[in-house]
This record gives sequence, C-alpha cells and structure tokens, in this order.
Amino acid sequence: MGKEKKLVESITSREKDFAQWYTDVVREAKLCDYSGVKGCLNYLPNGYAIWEKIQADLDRRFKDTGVENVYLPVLIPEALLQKEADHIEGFAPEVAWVTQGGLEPLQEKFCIRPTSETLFCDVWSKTVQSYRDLPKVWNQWCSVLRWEKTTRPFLRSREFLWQEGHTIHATFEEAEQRTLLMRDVYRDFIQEDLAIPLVCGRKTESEKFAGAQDTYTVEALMHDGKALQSATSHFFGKAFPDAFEIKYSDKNNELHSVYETSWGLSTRIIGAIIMVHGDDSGLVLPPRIAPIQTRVIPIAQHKEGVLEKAQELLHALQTAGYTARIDDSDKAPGWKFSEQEILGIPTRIEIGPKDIEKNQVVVVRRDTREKIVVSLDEITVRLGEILETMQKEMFERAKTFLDAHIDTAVTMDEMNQKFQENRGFIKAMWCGEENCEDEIKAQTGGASSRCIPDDEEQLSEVCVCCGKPAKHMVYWGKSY
RNA sequence: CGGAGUGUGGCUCAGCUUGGUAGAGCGCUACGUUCGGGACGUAGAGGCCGCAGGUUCGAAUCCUGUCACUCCGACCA
Repeated sequence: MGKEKKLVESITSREKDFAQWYTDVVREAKLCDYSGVKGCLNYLPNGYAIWEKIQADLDRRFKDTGVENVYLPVLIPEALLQKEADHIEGFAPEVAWVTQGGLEPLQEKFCIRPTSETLFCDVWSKTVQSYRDLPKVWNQWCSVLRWEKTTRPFLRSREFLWQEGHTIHATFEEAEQRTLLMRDVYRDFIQEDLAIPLVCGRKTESEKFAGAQDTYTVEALMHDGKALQSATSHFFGKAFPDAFEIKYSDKNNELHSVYETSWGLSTRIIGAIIMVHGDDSGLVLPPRIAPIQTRVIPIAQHKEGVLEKAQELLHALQTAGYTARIDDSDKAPGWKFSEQEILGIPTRIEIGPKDIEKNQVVVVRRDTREKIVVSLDEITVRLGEILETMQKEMFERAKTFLDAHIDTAVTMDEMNQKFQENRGFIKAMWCGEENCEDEIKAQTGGASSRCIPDDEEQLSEVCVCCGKPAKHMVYWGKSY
C-alpha cells in the first residue's frame, strides 16, 4: 500500500482519529443519518442499497440450504418473553415496552422484539405435532429494538435491521449441523462477497447468547485493530423447546422435545465493510456487494460528441449486465472523481475527447487508484475482469492485515505488552474460568475472549492468566 | 449510568466573557465563462439561534430545567 493522497478535506484522516473518520465516511457517503430518536437511524438510499445487496446475496445462500422466509409480529407479550429464564435475564435491561394502546393502558404489556426466539417457539409449540412436521428451517428479515445506552451508526443502534433464522430439528446432530452450516454460510458470504477475512470459532460461556448452549461466531478485524462480531449462529439444545413445550411424536408414537438453533446477521456488517476497506477518501465497496459497479465520467462533456459517446458506453455496459451509472452533471471532473471515491463505487470509467480519438477509456480502480487504459471494443469484457481482480485483491489485502495483527502470548506480561504494541487478536491459552476472562479484561484494558477457534493450537500447557492447566486456545481482542 | 464536549441557514463554524433583535465560508438556485483530481464571475434564496421556563424595557448572549448528539468509560447476544 502506497502513501495515500488526501483528496477529500471533509473526511478526517483515518490515522488521526479513527472514530471521527468512521463518522465522516458514513456522513459523506450518505449511508445514513441521525433521526430525532437516539439510536434510530435514517437509512438513506446509498446505505439501504448496500443492505438490499446483502439481503439478496445472503437470502439466495439461505434458500440454497432449504431456508423458508416468514414474518412474525413486532410485539411480544410479556408472558411469552419470560418463558425462558436465561433469555429474559439476558435481555431485560435492553427491552422496550408498549404499555398503552390508543388512549387506554394495556392489561398486559408488550415488548418490542429484541429478537424473536420466543415468537418462533410459540408458533411451533402450537403447530408441530409429528416427526413429519420437522425440521422447520425459517428465517425472517426484520428490524429489532434494543435499548442500547451507547449508540453508533450501524455498529450499535437501538433499532437495527437484520435477519434472524430459527430452526427446530428432531435430533441433536441435525440441529448442531444446522448451527455450523449457517455459520459457514455467513463465513463464505462475508469472505467471498464482502472480502472480509474472518476468525471463526465458538464463544466462551460468558460471551454466549442469552439462553444458548453454544454460540458460534465469525469475528472480523477492523482497521483500528478492534474486533467486530460479524454474525452468530446459536445452538440452543432443548432449553427453549422445553420451556415452550414443543413436542412431537416419532414413528413409534413416543413424545420427544426438539432441538433448536438461531442465527443472525445485521446492518452492523455495513460498519465492518466501512472499517475494513475504507480509506481517507471515503468508502471502498467490494465489487460483489456494491450496488453500483461503475460510474461513467465524461470529461469535457460540453465538447462535441463526448456526452453521446459516454451515453453509448453506459448503455453498452448496462446491456452487458453491469450496474452502471453516468455522472453527466455539470460539475468539474475532479469533483466527480472525488464523489465516486467518497461513495466507494468500485470503478469509474473516464471518457474524454482524447480517449474518443484513440477509441479507448480509462478505468480507475477505487481501491488502488490504478488507471487502466482499455479499448472501447473490449471494455464490457475487461471491466468484469478488473472487478474480479479488485474483489480478490481487496480480500488478500485485508487478509494480510489480519494475519499481521494476530499474535500469540504465553504470559500475561507478554499479552499486555503485545496489546500495547500491536492492536489486534492475541492467541493465548485459557483454563476455562470466567475469573480469568475478567482478569484479562481488567489487565489489558478491555480485551475479551472473542472465540475458541475450530483449529486450536497448543501454545502452552497452562492458562495465560492463572497458570492452571489450559483447556482451550482463545482469540482475545478488544471489540466493538 | 458516570466523565468530558457540542447544539446558531443543508454543512462547518464565528458571535456569548461585557444583553440592543444574526454573520462568514462551503453548499443550494439562475445566468455566463469553464472542464483529464473537488473551477470562476455576477445575481439570489435560505435561520422564530435545540426546547421550555425565568431575569430584563430588551436575551443567541445571563440564570434554571430539559432534550439531543459526539467522544471516553461502565454496561451490553
């Protein structure tokens, strides 16, 4: 990566103030803005279009594994939410309640869903009777509300958009497989489409979802060295089904409980895209998730034939299947370049009198600013290649960054020192006790266990913190 | 929830100390000249100064309360 020129004054430098940089990019790229209610965002066209792309791509991947979409209500009766003890205990502090209907106070209050396990379980408790009714593999796209105290656009808002998948199965194995399968769907989607490399694993007891038996996670590393839990998949076992009495008769007419899973990915992932790929000029969208792949920018468009040629090019691109747009506003070219870069559109195609003369265009990649001269005859083929190359290189660049920010530690001194020097993930052994997680958090200034990876290494025999025999290798990191 | 900070045209802010009825730059509109990295000129539009009380002849300015936002911390799937 070369030295980046600072072309957009309205965006704070990433190195100078990462938090401000993030806020600036969100604003300048017009992804969302603040509404009158704390923690509730106005999703603007540029931001919502990214979400629509995420929805489309992820939904297709879901459907490929047999997922069916449904929609359940936004309101949950209090009694329903309280059926599973761990669940309500975990969510109580951040639930919002509806206590009045019209002019009358309600007899029973309703909570605005913070998540819908209880609603799905309620439906199934009434409708599932036979093994022939299983499995249920359902998903809904919706918004949820959690009364967060600290809010940031996309990363932590009170209302946010997400999908929540919920399934029930006859056997432990099948449910566990589904949990892992959906974790893999997220992993593949995030790595392949969003070009964000991940560390995958399962959560420790203290970091698990309220009521879950196992929580699997995919963790991404932001450019400031902080981790972001990017999607999760939970295995519930029988806790919810037992609380809700979801039972079915097997072939021998014996009654059994079901095994349950749930899994979700939210608009928070947009924050990850910004913080993994963005630079001092603004957003950089991976080509596969970019709502618009290229923007045609006519140069000296007032001159004879330029605009016509640019329009011709636009139509050729659109006919070839690209999502292409043209900036034929009367702004100066430099302004248009900056605008395309702020918005993170993966490529722009400059076409001016000199190009037309030579039957060529200049394709400029957003990530590297590399200028590629392409013959007009080949542009519809070459653009696709350039976008694919860019997608691949964006992933590789992020992967190099991730790998460079994963380190190991066998003593607390080493761990503290490395968290000081090089923010990112630290791999270290752990005894399995929550006390040590707390102690590590206190000593390192906030690092928590991010996950126990699938492929654990044996870095030492003992816990990095207490020195007792180690049970697991854990990725530690400070997180959003 | 604790600490710090900020609320004044769409945006960034000045004005507040020492009260006299609101300014700048950018953006926006129109026209003209421009056009290969955020062009320039001319003429315009746009604000009950976050909100509510109070003090005062008079409040953007002083006082009280309140709300919102930002950052840090705590908390948080």
